[in-house]
Amino acid sequence: MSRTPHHPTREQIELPMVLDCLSDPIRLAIVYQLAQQERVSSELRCSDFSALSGKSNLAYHFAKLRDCGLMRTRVAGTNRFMRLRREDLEARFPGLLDAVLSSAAKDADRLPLVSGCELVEVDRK
Amino acid sequence: MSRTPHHPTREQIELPMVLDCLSDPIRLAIVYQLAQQERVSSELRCSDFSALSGKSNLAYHFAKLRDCGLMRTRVAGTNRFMRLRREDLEARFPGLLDAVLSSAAKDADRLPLVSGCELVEVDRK
DNA sequence: TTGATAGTTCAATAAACATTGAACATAGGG
DNA sequence: CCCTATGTTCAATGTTTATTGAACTATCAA
Repeated sequence: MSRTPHHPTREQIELPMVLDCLSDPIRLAIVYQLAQQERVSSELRCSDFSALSGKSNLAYHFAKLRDCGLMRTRVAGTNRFMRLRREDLEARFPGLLDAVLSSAAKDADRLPLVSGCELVEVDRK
Repeated sequence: MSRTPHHPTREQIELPMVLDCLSDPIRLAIVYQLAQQERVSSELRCSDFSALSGKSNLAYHFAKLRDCGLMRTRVAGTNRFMRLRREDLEARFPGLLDAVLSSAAKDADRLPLVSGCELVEVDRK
């Protein structure tokens, strides 16, 4: 297992890949909840999303989110903390992420969201 | 052949379908060029994009663009004129289309665009 | 060192997708 | 009325995708 997973540079972020990544309801829900949580902690663990799907399927989606440049994964012990690459996305495609997020917010009832009380991240390392 | 192809209502437009539609480089290029052309004519024929792919493949992509609510097709004789559903998209997902379009503009060199002089739409019916 | 926890990787599978060419439908011009 | 131009539909093909479970790796804590 590589110590730090691969992330594209800012310039390597491609628009079609980003849109494709966001077009999957599970991944869109992950990105949306990550954004929702930003005012609290800005990072969530993989396991915080375990209500959405199985571990291996989530790992697959997380890899796609990393590969397209939407999220960054920080390894801390046996946990991996995910955060949105807001600055990079804003620099690359100004306004895009916010437009997608507010669109997702309008249709939040159509997203497979983890219920709020399941997201109780407090302790960080 | 049905006289008028199927189009979703404004409320039926779904975010994941729209993003998925825009994630294909050919479809993104079609939408982008349609937007570019808006100040001139707002409509383009299918055959205006023949440089992008074969007829049947374009018909496939046009159908997806219609099905997800991004474009409307108007039948006029043997031609079909396509136009962006700007108002519907703006009402449904405010700011999204413009954010995608300006992102596409930043990366226009990475899109499979039809060269400008091939888009010489003048006569309309 | 043993066991539990957190994630990744791999192989297998079914569904969806993009692309092609051939056949078809429709309208307009000689 | 034929011929052509414009698009659609269908079947076939190969590719990519999402999902699953099992096996694996790494870290932490007792």
